[in-house]
Amino acid sequence: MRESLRESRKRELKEEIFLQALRLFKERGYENVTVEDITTACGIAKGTFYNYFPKKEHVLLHLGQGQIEILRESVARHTRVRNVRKRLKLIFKDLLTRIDREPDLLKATIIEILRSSLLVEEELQLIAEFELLLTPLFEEAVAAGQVSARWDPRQLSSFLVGTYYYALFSWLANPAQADVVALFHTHLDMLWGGIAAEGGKD
Amino acid sequence: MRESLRESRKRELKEEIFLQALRLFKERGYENVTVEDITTACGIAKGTFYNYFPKKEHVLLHLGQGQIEILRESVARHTRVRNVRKRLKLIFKDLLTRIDREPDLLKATIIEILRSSLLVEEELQLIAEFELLLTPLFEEAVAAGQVSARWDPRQLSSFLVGTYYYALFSWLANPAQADVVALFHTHLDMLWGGIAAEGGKD
DNA sequence: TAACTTCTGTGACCCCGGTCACAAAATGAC
DNA sequence: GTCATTTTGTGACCGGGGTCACAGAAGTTA
Repeated sequence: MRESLRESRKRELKEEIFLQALRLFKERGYENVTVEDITTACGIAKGTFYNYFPKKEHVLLHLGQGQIEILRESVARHTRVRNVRKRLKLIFKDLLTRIDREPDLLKATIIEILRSSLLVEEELQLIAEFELLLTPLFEEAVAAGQVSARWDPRQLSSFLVGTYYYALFSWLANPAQADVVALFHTHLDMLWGGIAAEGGKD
Repeated sequence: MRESLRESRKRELKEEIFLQALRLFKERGYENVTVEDITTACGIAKGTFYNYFPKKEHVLLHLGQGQIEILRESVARHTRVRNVRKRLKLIFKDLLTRIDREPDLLKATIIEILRSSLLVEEELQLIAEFELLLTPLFEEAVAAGQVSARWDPRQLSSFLVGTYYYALFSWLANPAQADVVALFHTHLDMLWGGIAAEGGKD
């Protein structure tokens, strides 16, 4: 069943809007680009934008969706690394190093991902998808005796995703710090080994 | 030096705007209340609002500022608890139980706190203040041998604040879960003791 | 090709956050 | 008190996100 003219145009136009929007966001910053700027750059009318993205911010969520794909591939690629802690470091390195050097765009994206997770009930729940993809890793780690059976793998996965976003967040809030990958590794080490002193009574 | 008529009115009017705004936000939700609704409720003109709050969202940040005061008091009140981990649990219980049951308002507030931390460079940095208030606790804990000297107290404080926000965030995103205090305690325990299995090789 | 249905494009329009030039009120000097 | 100065209040106005009734193109049927 071939793709009809309509269907192909639909895909292509959405992609075109997305690319033009990203280009403009990078050039001028998310807040300084109007929807009309985007549509003018595409040679279409303003209303058409809303046939493809329900809100301006959905361009950013679409961008975030791309990270989910990277995560999925990365999870699949590293299954042979038996040590789950090391595997997680490899996976998150994949995610974090692919972040291009557009901190302002990244800031706006993170804000929108967080906002949609809190305020929107719909299906586009990036964070939830993220957690779901990592849960099996923790199930495996618990089964292999690498991680304490004391905690629910879903909770572990959730906390790790929180740690990931927090590392990203801290780095964006204060880019003078060490690079993101190092920051995330530090946080992961804190979490893995615990922060209590050896032999501390509590 | 007595407070002039001007100064007292200024304080009172700001408080009035704040209270009316909160009342309306609780009734109808942040997004469904316009600045004009607020000023009408106060019997003033729209423009006057902006003499007291630079943006609509600053009402929420003002609300967040209240939490900083609670934190400050709570930190002072619990200094006699020598075990820092227990002390942290007491402090965060103070913070979390005082959250009134207005999840939608709280969601909007969290979003604005996060957004301002990322996007605004100005002084009103709630999260940074938060971290600053907790850093001495970790310095004390390291000095007392309760926490490993391996990590910088500022980094520990920062990570803990991240953990606090993430617990709040998870709970708001999925209120069906256990209550916030329990969730935060679980996360704090994960962080404190580490998630690695006892005797795990890594 | 004509007639009809369904999907896509359009831009005038509405709404609301935020601004600004000006008006009114408070303060201070005399 | 009067006048000059400073602070605060005002609402018309602007810009941009988002909507919607309609126009026109694509697809379908005969």
